[in-house]
Parts: sequence; C-alpha cells; structure tokens
Amino acid sequence: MASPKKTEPAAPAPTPTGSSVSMADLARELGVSMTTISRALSDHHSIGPAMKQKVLRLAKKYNYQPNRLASALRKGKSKLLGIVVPYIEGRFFPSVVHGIETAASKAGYNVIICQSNEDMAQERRNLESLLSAQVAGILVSLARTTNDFRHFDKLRNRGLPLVFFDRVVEGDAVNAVVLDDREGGYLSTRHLLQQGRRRIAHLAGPQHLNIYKNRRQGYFDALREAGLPADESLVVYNDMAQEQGAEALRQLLALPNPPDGLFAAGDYAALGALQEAQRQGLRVPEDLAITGFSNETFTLVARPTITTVDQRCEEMGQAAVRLLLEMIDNGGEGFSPRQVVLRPELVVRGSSTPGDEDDSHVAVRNPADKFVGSPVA
Amino acid sequence: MASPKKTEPAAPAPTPTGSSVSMADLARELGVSMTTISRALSDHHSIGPAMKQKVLRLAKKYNYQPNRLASALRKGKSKLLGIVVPYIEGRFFPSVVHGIETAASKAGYNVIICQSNEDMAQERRNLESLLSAQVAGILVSLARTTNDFRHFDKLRNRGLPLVFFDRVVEGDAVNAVVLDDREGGYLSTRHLLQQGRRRIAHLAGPQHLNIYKNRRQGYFDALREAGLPADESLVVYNDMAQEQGAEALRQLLALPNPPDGLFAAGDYAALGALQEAQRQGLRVPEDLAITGFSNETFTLVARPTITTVDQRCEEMGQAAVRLLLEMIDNGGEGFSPRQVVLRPELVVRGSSTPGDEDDSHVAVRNPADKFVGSPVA
DNA sequence: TGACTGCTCACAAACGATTGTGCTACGTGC
DNA sequence: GCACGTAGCACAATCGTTTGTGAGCAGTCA
Repeated sequence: MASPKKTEPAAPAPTPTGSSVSMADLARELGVSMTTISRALSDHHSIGPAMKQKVLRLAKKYNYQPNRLASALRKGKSKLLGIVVPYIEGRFFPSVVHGIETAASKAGYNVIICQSNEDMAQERRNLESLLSAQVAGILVSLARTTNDFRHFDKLRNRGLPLVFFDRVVEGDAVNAVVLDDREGGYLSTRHLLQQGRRRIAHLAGPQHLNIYKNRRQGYFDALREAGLPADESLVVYNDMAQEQGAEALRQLLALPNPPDGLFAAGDYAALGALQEAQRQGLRVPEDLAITGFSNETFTLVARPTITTVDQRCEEMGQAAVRLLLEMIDNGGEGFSPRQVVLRPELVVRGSSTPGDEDDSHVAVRNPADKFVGSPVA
Repeated sequence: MASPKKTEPAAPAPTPTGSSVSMADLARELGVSMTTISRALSDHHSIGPAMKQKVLRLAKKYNYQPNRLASALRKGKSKLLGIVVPYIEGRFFPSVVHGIETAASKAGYNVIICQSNEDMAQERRNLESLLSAQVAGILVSLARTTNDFRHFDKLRNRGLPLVFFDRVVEGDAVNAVVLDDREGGYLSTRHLLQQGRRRIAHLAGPQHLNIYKNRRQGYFDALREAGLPADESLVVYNDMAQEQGAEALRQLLALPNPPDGLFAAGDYAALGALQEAQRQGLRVPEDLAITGFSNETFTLVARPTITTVDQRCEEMGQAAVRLLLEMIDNGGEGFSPRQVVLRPELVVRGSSTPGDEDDSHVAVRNPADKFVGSPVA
C-alpha cells in the first residue's frame, strides 16, 4: 500500500470533507496538548495571548464546533433546557414556547420540547426522558389530569432547577410564573360594570384548575366592590368549549331576570355565547355585553370583535426562563422559591362597548407579517 | 476517622436521596462488571437470563436512568432530532411541530427546537448549534431570506440526515415533504368553476416562494382545463396580509369587468377580501365567491365561513419524521433523496357555496377540547 | 484425551472535553 | 547564589456508557 515515492508524508489529515474536527485534531496540528486547546478556547488565564491567537485562528479555519455532549458529560451541566407542555397547538402554548425558545437561545441554551397530552403518566415519562438527556433545568405546565406530584419531588431531590408556568402546583414552595387570573377576571368584570351593566353572568371553567378558580374569584371581587350581591344562579360551570358557551347562554336567557352582561372565562365559550345571543335576536353589546379570556386570534374576526384578556404569553415564557437561569447559575443551593405574577391586559373591543362598533377595519395579526418586506434575493 | 467499632461496613451506598445512580453503582452492588450491566440492560445475547433478571430488578429498584449524553458520546449517535422553523406561532408551524414531536417521541427521540426568525444568518447559527448538540438528524423549513444553501451542504458532508418540509430547497437532490400546493390551487379554482363562476381572480403571494408559485400554477391549470383564458389582469401579487387582501379586492372591483370568484392563496388575504367585499355591499358568496388557503382557525368564525384548503400539518410532521428516521436507520449511506408530496384537502364552506349559508352552528375546534372529560381527581 | 462449541462474564480502550496538579524556564529581590 | 513568584504548558484522571477481545468453564463429539 505504502507508496515507494516519498510523496505525501502520511498527510496531517486536515479532514477536508470528513466528519467533525475535535480538539485532538487541533492539538495535533499545532503540536500542543489538548489542555492548551481547551484552555485557549475558554480564554483561560494560563494560556499566553500568542498561543490563544493561533488556536482561535486554527479553530476558525477548520470550523471547529465543540462537542457539547462531551462537554456536558465532563462538566455535569448541559446547555439544554426541557419544556413539558400539555400540547403544542392553539394560541397559548405555542406563544409561550416561542418566548421560551427566544430567551433561552439568547442565553446560549437549546430547548427540548415534550408534550404530555394532558396525561399524568406521559408527563412522568417526559420528565424521565429529560432527566436522561441531562437537561440543566425544566419548565413545566401541568397536565390537566396531574393529581400526584411525586415525580416533581424526584427532580428536586436531584437538585434539578424546576419552574412551573401557567398551570402550576399550588403553594409557595415552588418556582412559578403565572398570570394574575384573578386580576383578569376582576378587570373584565369591572369593565362591564363601568359599561353600566348590573346583572353580570359568568361562564366558569372547571374549578379544580387554578386559572378558572381565580378568574371566578376576580369576578366576585369586582361585584362585591360595586356593592352587588354574588348570585350563584348567574354562574354556569362547564368545560368552556364553544358549544357549551352557547348552551350556557340559553340557560341564562331562560332565567326570569336574564343578564345584561357576561364574562366568559374563555374565548371559545364567549364566541359560542355571542353567536347564540345573535341567533336569539339579541344585539351585542347593546342588549348583552360579552367579554372573553385569552385573546385568541378569532376574537378579532368575530362580529362584533370580542373584548378579551391578553395573557402575555411571550412575557410568561421569558420570565420563566429568567427564573430558571437564575436557579441554574446559583448552583441550585440557597435559592428560595419564587412566584412571578404577570399582570393581564384587558383588550376592549366591540362586544362590550357600543361606541366601538365600527370594527370592520381591525387587522388580524398574522405571525408571518412581522417578516414581510424582508430582504429576499 | 475510621470507627473502632465494626459497625457499618463502609455502607454499600444505596444513594438514598443522592443524585443519579450510574451503571457503576449497579455493578458494585451486584459485584459484577459494568460490561455485564450494560449488556444486560440492552438485552445482549451474551448475558444469561438469570443475570438479566437481577440487573433489571436492581435498576428498577434504584430507578436507574441511563445517561444519554454518555451513551451518545460513545456511540456517536444521539437520540435527539433538531427542528429549525421560521417561528413557532400561528397555526401552521405549531401544528407541524406537534406532529413531529408526537412521531419522534414514539420512536424514542427527543426534539430540540430552533427558530430562525426568517433570517438566514440565524438559520445558519441554528444549524451549528444543533450540530454542536450532536443531533441524529435535522428537520428544516427554510427561512424566507435564505438564498444561499451552503450551510446545508456542510451538513451533508458530515453525513447528517436532513429533511426539509413545506419550505424546501428546490430540486430532487434533497429529502423533502411538501404539500401539493399546485393541487390545492387547482382544487380550489375548480371548485369555484363548479359553482358556475367564470371570471375568477387570484390573490397571489410572493412568487419566489415555491408554495405561492405552485398555488398560482394550480389556478391556471384549472382555468385552462375549463377552457378559460389566463388573464393576468385578474391576478394580484402581494404579501398576503389581511389589509393587502382588502386592497387587492378594491383593485379588482375597479376593473371594467370585475370578477365573480376569487381564489386567495392565503386565509388572511381571503379574510381581508371578504370584509372589503361586504363593506362595498357585495353579497358573499352570491356576488363574489371566495376561497382561501391554510384552514386557519378564524375561517370558521368569519361570516360566512371561509372555504379553504387544509395543509395536513400534522401529517406533514409525521411524514418528515418517518423519512428522517429511515435515513438515520440506514446509516446515511445508500439512501437516495426522496420527496413526499401530501394531498391537500379542500374544505368547502359558506364563502363559496350559497346553499350552505346556515353556518351559524359550526364549531370552532379548540385544541383543549380533545381532553375535556378526561379523568380528574 | 483433545478439539470444539456455547455460554457467561471481565478487561480495558475508546468517545471528546475539562481540570487539578506538576513541571520547566525565566525573572526578580536580597 | 538561593529562594521565590509567575507565566506557559503537559500529564493524566475523569464524566458514564459501549464494545472488541479474550478468559474460564461446562458440555459434546470423535
């Protein structure tokens, strides 16, 4: 095999199209040890400026990319964050994930995303999978069916930073970022009161979920503040689907003294109620003012447009990442649990304010629009 | 230090609340080598059934979780897939990601998600980041501004499996999963023809994007098939935002011979056109039949509901993962590039069919509804 | 008895990066 | 001339897992 002619001295193997170059390759090329390479790249003080220059130049030349697996294995800390959400659809979770990924990326982290499908067993498996992947921290929004929290204790025993968002474990022993749902319910109801409504009904979601419980609480708070009685006959409980909103409104309209305002704890239910009201010949908002919750895209398409509460999805993601990174940087110890509460924003539209009925020109925001006009070849 | 009393023989260290247990811990406990543990866990033939049982039992007892970093480092193949999308918002990308994560999870893979923000430089950085994380394969939907594809060649040189979806590199040298946009445009236009429309206009998107070019092609194909001339004065080009849809319709209605049908290559533009038509006193669909593209959630909320084309988001994600896993399992070599083309589905609604005008009861699908009624404590 | 097969398992070298420790050479102060 | 500090670098162990090689032993067949 070996050519008799003394050409090509075994070729220093610049790996032209080969796979990735490692620190060992650089070390060989420069005739120094891997220690030097590693320390030069991480700007260690024990490496002289001249050597650092040479190493950096060579690394650039070969387009060296550190193997983060190896680094993480050695250091015991990876540059990976885990997310567990019930699902990646609709408006809320994708937006939060968007915020999370953006913030994490800025800090040099990649995110692994998992869906629990609202199933506790799957949620548990997700956590194990993330543990196995050696993530540096985990962000969780609870599955609807989760009623046992031991799998999270296990994480804490391992000292793994953990932050809940939106759907959180109750109590102040955990790190959490939530929307002030009570405030959202309060703002929404107070707005209806300010519009002169006096019989305000409420479409409430499942009360075992903190978000719906708090929205209901805000509703009652606003009524009490206005000196109005809490009338349970004006509160309908269901699962907040569109058709259930319509059904609920039929119930309410059958009352001897039907409401003139309605705060629905979700936009889908609000939409159903709106459509049912119109079917029954009621004018919205004149005869019945309606508000929803979540600022779904379609609230701008319905006629009238629907007053709703914005949940600050992206801010929630960012805040969650900030909190998680703090824990990671603090080494996990000596960090007392913290809860971040975001203020919701009431978005007033046509379904609750007669004056604003000319909503025919409102623009529905398409995520892609942010980029139109971008330079393209 | 050593206690004189012979109590506690150095304690076999069952790591009660300690961090994670490793194979070495199991090996020590059982008095065998790590080789045996490793092979027992991976069901290697060289380990006897009795030993396998013992190892598995102990692993379960200590809740052993393999360190996938170490495994991947050694094997050179991780259980990670990378996704690069322009952004995680709106309806399309989250749904595709949903499909991807579901399929990947089923195959034992976790996914790392990255956003390019429609920026080629960011897209390049995303790829390097994923390379650095040693993913086993990458799924990409191109950024709008990407006009240079060398960063993808680099991946191929490293032998890293790569699959494009939706926004793909043209040509048959790559693996790709796309919707048959031409077919979508064809079906949509043919549907309008079947409704008796003869002057059908088209709102077309940026023609440098394959998806819009193909939808336009389908439009022309249907017209030709019906023996109608291709009239460029009936085609308006813009960026497909809602307001641009309205503006485009104003142009078309100002024509000496305005259209009686309109195929918009996007739902946002279709919505804008619909609203503009109604502002101008036209009846939809009687005076002007309209169809959109993408099956956005709000197409069910608009009145009339909007006929549109469903893009099979989840199927696209699943198909992309299937293709990628095939490449990974095949070792990368001897795998000839393949393109998967998904058939779009025309969803006929009120904006194009006078008969179906009673759309006041259509239910808007809330992702969360899949889970209502789930068992809850 | 010897060769052979099959089974069960251990040894030790990887994978690629990090890091505590130690070595050399040089300069300085006295 | 000696002790000492410092700059610049190498050695080698280490993270947790995988895997080629081979050792020990029992059973089979000739």
